[in-house]
Amino acid sequence: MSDDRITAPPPNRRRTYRGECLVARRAERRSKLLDAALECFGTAGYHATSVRGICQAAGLTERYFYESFEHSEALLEALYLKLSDDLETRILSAVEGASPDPVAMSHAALDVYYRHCEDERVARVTHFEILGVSPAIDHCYRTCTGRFAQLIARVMHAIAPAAQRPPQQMELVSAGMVGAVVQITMHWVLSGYRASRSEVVESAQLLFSAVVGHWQRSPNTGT
Amino acid sequence: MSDDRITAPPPNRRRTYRGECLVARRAERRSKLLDAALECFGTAGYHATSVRGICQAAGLTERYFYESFEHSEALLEALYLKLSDDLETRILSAVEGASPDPVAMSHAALDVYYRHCEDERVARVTHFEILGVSPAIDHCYRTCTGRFAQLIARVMHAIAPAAQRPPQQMELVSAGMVGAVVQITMHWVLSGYRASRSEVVESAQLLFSAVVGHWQRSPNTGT
DNA sequence: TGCATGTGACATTCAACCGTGTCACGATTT
DNA sequence: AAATCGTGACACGGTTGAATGTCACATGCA
Repeated sequence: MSDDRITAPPPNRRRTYRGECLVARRAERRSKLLDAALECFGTAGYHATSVRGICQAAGLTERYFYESFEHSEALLEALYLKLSDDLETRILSAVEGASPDPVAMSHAALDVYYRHCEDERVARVTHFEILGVSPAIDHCYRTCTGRFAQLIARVMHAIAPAAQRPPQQMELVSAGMVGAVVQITMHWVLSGYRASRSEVVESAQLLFSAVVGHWQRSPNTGT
Repeated sequence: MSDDRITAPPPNRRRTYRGECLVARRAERRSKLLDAALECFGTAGYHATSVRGICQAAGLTERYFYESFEHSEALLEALYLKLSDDLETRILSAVEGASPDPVAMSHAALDVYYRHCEDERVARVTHFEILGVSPAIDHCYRTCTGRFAQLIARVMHAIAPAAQRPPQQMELVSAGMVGAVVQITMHWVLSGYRASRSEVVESAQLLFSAVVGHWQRSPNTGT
């Protein structure tokens, strides 16, 4: 049974068209779709955007949408993951690049984060549109915020290694820190970016410093 | 201008039907719709719910939906405002009822809040479904979280009156505190309520204590 | 009892969107 | 040059849901 190509597009993976082979063209189209998704989801909103709208913005036809994504939701998820991964990478390198001073490290991380969120489309996709879509997307969101929470937990531990805490509490407090950072973003976005980035970074950092200081003072008891 | 009733249903405001007058029946139907909305929006999700679905759950026909609400979005907004108002009222009375000890006050407030969020439908509507729906709903959300942020600012000020801060920072930090509390809720919900309420309350309170303590220690400077 | 009004069940109209299909044209290979 | 493949424009059927309308029956009022 050589049924490899009955159903869909036959083999010619390396045939070129306008200078590029199949995989390159596919990747380019996929990338265009992600760009268009950022624009549409980030301005009109996910639920106000149709597949057609995405394709129009991408300058492609619907066929190529379904070539790369099963449905609109898959595109949203891919976009979200891309934005989150980019952010995480940049935060990690910023933290590593900063001087090994705790304040400098968290400042670098927060600065990268809020710089990231200065693009309103990015902020909207990753903080508004992503929520309440479906259980699958919820799970994806949870996983990503969880990663950031772990990152915060690591940084806090690096800053204040003495302050070991029960993991359950550590987890909740880290989630709370992520939430604080996230909510400050939402507030910032919904206010039309009234405050400057440095003010925002400072306010967020205040929370970090506060928690670290608190833990350093009261070594290991609840409340 | 007594234009209360120009367009649609003529006068008979006090004609009774099954024992109740028009306004009472309307109020009852509206209430049923809100209950149904909590159930549908809070389980299936806002975007997966149709007007028909709401009406079916409420045991009413679509006509009565449009009697009370212009569209689905208006119902969501009304539900959200109702839930938020209830919460705020209960928090205020809990805070006033608690002994004038700062820890007891914030504990009382947080306990009421997380008790409120123990109903997953409530938590989902007010923390997930409400986001990314429309600019109007965003504005509504912002207003409400802003109210809670102000409440926090007041409580923190009551706890640590010495720690006066520039209002801009106060606003952002309060937003951050709301965000922390909110995100802890989201984490809690998405984890299937793995932690107990008291653990959650404690973790949130830790953040409060940390910020208050931080401010008390370092009176009035940035970072 | 008769009549107006309230109500419930259901039909209807209209629009949007998804997913697929068709077809002609441009690019590439042989 | 001819055959094949990639692409773009657009049409089509199917589904869903919003919003309104119809009609028979129940309830209250004169």
